[in-house]
Amino acid sequence: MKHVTIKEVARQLNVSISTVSRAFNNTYDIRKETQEEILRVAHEMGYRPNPIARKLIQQKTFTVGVVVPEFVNSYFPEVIMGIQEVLIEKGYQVLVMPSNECHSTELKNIKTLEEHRVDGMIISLSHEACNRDHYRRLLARGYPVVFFNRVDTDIPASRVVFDDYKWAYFATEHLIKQGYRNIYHLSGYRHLSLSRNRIRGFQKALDKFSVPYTKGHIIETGFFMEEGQAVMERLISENNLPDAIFAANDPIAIGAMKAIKKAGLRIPHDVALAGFSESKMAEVVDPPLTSVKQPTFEIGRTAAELLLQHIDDSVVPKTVVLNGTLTVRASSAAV
Amino acid sequence: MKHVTIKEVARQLNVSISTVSRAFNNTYDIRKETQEEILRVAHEMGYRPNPIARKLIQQKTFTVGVVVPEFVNSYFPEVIMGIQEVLIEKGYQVLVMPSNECHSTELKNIKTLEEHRVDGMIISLSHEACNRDHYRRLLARGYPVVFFNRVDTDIPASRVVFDDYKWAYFATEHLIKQGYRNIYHLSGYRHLSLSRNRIRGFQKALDKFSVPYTKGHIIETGFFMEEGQAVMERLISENNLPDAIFAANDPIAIGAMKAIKKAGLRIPHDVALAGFSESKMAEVVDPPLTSVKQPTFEIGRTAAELLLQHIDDSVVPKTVVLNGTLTVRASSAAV
DNA sequence: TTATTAACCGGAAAGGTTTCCGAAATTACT
DNA sequence: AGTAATTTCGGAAACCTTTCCGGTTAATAA
Repeated sequence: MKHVTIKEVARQLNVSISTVSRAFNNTYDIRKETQEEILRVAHEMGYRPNPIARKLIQQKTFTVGVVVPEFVNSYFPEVIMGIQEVLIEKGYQVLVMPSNECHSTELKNIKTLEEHRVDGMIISLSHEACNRDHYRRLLARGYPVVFFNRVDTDIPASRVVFDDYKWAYFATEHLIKQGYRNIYHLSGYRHLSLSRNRIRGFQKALDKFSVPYTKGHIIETGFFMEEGQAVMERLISENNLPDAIFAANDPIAIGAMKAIKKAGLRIPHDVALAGFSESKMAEVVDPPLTSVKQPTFEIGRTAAELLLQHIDDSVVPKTVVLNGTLTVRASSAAV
Repeated sequence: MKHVTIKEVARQLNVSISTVSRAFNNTYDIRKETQEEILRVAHEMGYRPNPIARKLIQQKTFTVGVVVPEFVNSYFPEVIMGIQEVLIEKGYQVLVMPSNECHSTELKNIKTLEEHRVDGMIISLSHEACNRDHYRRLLARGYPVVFFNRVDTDIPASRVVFDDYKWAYFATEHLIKQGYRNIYHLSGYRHLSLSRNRIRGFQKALDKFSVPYTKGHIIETGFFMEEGQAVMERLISENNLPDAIFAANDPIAIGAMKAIKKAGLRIPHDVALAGFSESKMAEVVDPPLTSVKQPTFEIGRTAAELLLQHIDDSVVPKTVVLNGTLTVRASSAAV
């Protein structure tokens, strides 16, 4: 439990602690041989600089905070892997905190991270509507923050997002081209910019091909399977059966799938399905789910790289939008 | 970017910094009114104690490290949620680091965490065989460590594990009782104690019911879908078709399922399936997968609580084994 | 040879807290 | 009243580094 300190190393070698420090920080003003000797002995003694003391003096923590709304869908774990890859590589630590889709715990997390002097934050907003002033204050003070996935376009920060509009359009277009005409959209949390963009893409495709729809064709859900299932069950019980469904993410689509199968209906014969943000699940469900694939890992990587830029030299906020692919599977084949 | 310090608060109020410190630490030797006044003014000034300075002096970081082999299956994210729940509640921070199933990066992570003076660690070993001396040294120095899931019974530390033996037995028994006789086990990484226990449970059930098997009935795989699929494809191409398969986890089982379906075979008619460590996937695949359910969240919670005990007062290592349930679904129905 | 420069190193401050020790002020006790 | 005990607070050390400033020695230039 006892750690050897720089002082002990210095005494052992009969040099000053500043010299030992120089050896470890590889500064110019130390003789090569002294440095090597110090490093050697220090290693023998098992000395390693105390990062906490160093953080205190350097006013830099080499830690970045990540706060995400949830962990149960595979989306966030995947982008976190991407984040970790580049950050750990650069010697940073990654502090992951879940907001559980709750604005107040999100804020609490942010404040904790701030207190702990993290060098920057990577954030995906919780869906709860909230006051974003705190983020603005952070940014105004020059604090490096980058948002991803759940972003607020009113906040002047860097962000990395997916081209939701475009790919929602393509997914819907695909359904239309397969001949479906009565298409519903299960939209996720509607006030999220990501959901709004997917809704816009959905509508655009419908308009483009002159497929009629009403407000009722867009149904708000959460982002979880249970909610997709519940909505679908309601639709079925109301005898209000669509041709096809475009869901805002895969869990929603899979929930709908469960409801459809449970009702004894066939996919895609009775109702076709397309999802979004392809999870591993899409290819294992039956029938396999047509879905838009997001480059989750890449999203994490670029968010991390963007953050590093902000940390190193203060660059102007920029938003990078990433592209995806549409994987067509049996759930949306032409009947 | 500038933070207000205890010194400024002290000067503002014309008291010493020790008094301000006392106010925040709620010690006995401060007058109630002084404390309230200090707290009030400090809050107005936006002062919050610098956790780094406090860590340095207190020799305690209120941080615990978690290192897990991977993030892609849902198992680890789920237990991490459990861990976070109790630890964050207690004011701890959680540093999650992936070892990517690689022993050397695991060791590197451990050392990083150690350097950073985390108050304790929660670890699930990577599958790569490795030298565990470093853990022994840690433990010998009284460092609080608790293992879960992937444990080494030779290391004298607390652990929380699942009763793999028992539930592998039950799963196999279930298959036998359904009338299957030629049962294969896809075992995961074989040298893991968890895998060995599942193998033992598998064999025990076979023995108990006098179902014959050979060494060849137990096939080593990894823990991912692709590996289950590959093995199953091989079995099929070799025309070596089992009645049923008991897989060491769900991804393996689902991989096998993909291979079976791709070959035009039916489940459970041609080959039945049972999995383990129920993931969300088990209920959405088709046919739904019979699987043993582990209380992942609970595993995380108890690991965290155990660790807290070790941190607070040094208690003797204990291992708690958690129970599960067998969820029977269509993939293993009697033909 | 002396002056100038470069290389190398030690001392001490600084970073922001907590905590020990002692002192002053207050209260209680005889 | 005087003394003892208690409450409340300030000063300073400690935690472990990095870094600035200055000084010594050796090397180079004039």
